[in-house]
Amino acid sequence: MAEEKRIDKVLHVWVRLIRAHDKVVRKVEAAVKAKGLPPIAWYDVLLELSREGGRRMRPLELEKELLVAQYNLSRLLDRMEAAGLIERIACPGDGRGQMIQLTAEGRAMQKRVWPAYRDAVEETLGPDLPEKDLEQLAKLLGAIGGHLRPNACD
Amino acid sequence: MAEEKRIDKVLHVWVRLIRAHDKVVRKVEAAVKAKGLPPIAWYDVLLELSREGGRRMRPLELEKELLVAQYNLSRLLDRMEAAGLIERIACPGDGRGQMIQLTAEGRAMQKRVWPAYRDAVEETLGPDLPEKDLEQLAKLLGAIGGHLRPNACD
DNA sequence: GACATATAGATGCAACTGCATTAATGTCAA
DNA sequence: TTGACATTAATGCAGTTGCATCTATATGTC
Repeated sequence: MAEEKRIDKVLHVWVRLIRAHDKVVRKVEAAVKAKGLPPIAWYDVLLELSREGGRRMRPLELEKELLVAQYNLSRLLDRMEAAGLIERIACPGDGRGQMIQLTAEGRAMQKRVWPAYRDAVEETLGPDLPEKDLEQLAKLLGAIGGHLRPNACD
Repeated sequence: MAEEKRIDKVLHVWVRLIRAHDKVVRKVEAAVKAKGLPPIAWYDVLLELSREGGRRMRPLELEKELLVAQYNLSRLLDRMEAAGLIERIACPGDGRGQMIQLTAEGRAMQKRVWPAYRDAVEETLGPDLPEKDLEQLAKLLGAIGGHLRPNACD
């Protein structure tokens, strides 16, 4: 049996990373959507704004935390504002800026999405891997993506 | 130090899978685009059509191999046809169907994209992981995504 | 103050995705 | 043959992304 070259191993990881991501994200998105809840990207914003007692945040802060491009965030906030989940407030001391704040509805939505989201991830990712492999996988993926603070809960 | 629960480990993997995927795909797409070459999704089609001596394929076949939705493939083929990379040929024996075939330009493009693509993946994914970890990672990701035939080359 | 420059955020445009539906053809049973 | 049903592919529409550009405000320099 031929020796597999390093480049082939790298490509192997590439292909499987794409496939695994595709499958997992699709399943989680579908599960959340099936309950009539908004997409993951919306949840990420809700979650970020819920941290530390729901303080106001500048779009720039959100951008950095969520790794979303400025123009995408701008329009995501448009849609979330239209849906009544967040408010844009003029930024005191900087006429260019704004503060983003959850509405009561937004806070409620975050609490409502969280269990659906958590369960979907658990059911999608949980069954395939024993606990030992989960740790190992997190470590290896971390080596690729760089380390970040863990996902938070309610 | 508190014991980390299984659910937290699962969420940990979820977050890192998303981050790692995001980083790697962005870098590879950017590298390929920087050379004026078409996106990865286009390359996947070119590659699939290049296999086995560039035989014609039905959109349905492509759909299954590439895991692309029917309506997305239909329009991707529109764009690739407009770009002169593929041809749609009426399907003998099935008036509903069609055969997709690479043009000479499409074949040339596949050969031109491949090295850029391979190098980009290598440079993005290679440096972070020793060979031993590559094998382990491929195995773990395979457990999530299901196994598939490896990515091919020129 | 007047100017150049930097920063925060929005927007026009094209590509792409998902969803629902449609049009055209094929298949099969009566 | 005909009519019900299945299959192949396209399409209208809305949401989302990337890119380039634009507007408005801030900041620093003279």
